[in-house]
Amino acid sequence: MELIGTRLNMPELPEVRTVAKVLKKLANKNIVDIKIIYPKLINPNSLDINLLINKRLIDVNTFGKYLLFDFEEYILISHLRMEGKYFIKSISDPYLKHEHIALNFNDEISLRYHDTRKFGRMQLIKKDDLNKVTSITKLAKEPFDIDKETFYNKINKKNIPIKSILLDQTIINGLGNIYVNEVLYDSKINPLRLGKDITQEESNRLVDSSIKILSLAIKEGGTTIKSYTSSLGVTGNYQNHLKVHMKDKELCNICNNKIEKIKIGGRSTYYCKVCQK
DNA sequence: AACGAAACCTGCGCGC
DNA sequence: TGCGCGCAGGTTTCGT
Repeated sequence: MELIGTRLNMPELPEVRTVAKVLKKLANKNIVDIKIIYPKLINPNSLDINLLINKRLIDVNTFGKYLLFDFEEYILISHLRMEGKYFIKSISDPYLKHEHIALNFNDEISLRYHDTRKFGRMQLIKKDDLNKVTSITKLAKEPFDIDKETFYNKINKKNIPIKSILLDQTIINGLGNIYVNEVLYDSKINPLRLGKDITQEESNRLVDSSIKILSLAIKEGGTTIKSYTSSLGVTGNYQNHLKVHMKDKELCNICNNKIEKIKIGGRSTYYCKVCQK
């Protein structure tokens, strides 16, 4: 059968939305069997994943970088972390080296969870308990829904670089390293600036840029950076819109000075020293 | 409470 | 060619 996969790398909000869009095609199918090859991917607090057998997939939604599989009275929470991917295959298809979990549906459909680095996590909960799961409840709103005053009040107390603050999902939900680099460039703010030194006006700009960049990235189906030889799978196009991420030593589109690469909080940070004040 | 660093994993590209 | 090192888009946990 045709293999539909998500070969988007290191998913941030736009990539997770793109994955969910594909997975929604499985709605109304029932789970008939489950194979867990690498159990450490299941959160220790999770209910037994096998409770999903004979349950029907209602829908697949997202919140920030989380996928939420809606199964009648249960929700399967899935975070892809760095390299998690889903492939829709046939039950008879052989397992690839890094396929660690299979959710088998009727019509011979096998949803394979593939994760090279095994950083991803899944947790099954009762739908009624969603408001008790701190990994979800502690998250801030997504940029589209954020209250600018609340956002400013959070960053304005912090004594760490704005780059690190924007990666904190309890402050703004959905940005990862790629999009934070792009948002700071679009906002013309130096990533090293401390949160407490960011003005309300600059803080507003960060929210506006986040919405602008994520919206376009969603429209483009996310960012695909690594090149895969496989013809299988879904890839995004936002990499064609990147202005600074991975552009070390290339020239800034605006001022023609060299983009620099530095480390902030251990993460690669690309920026234009001239444009970003 | 706030912050930094380490831990969790594998594969790839680079320099020697 | 082979080896060792650094690097990768995330989050949690631990120590100060």
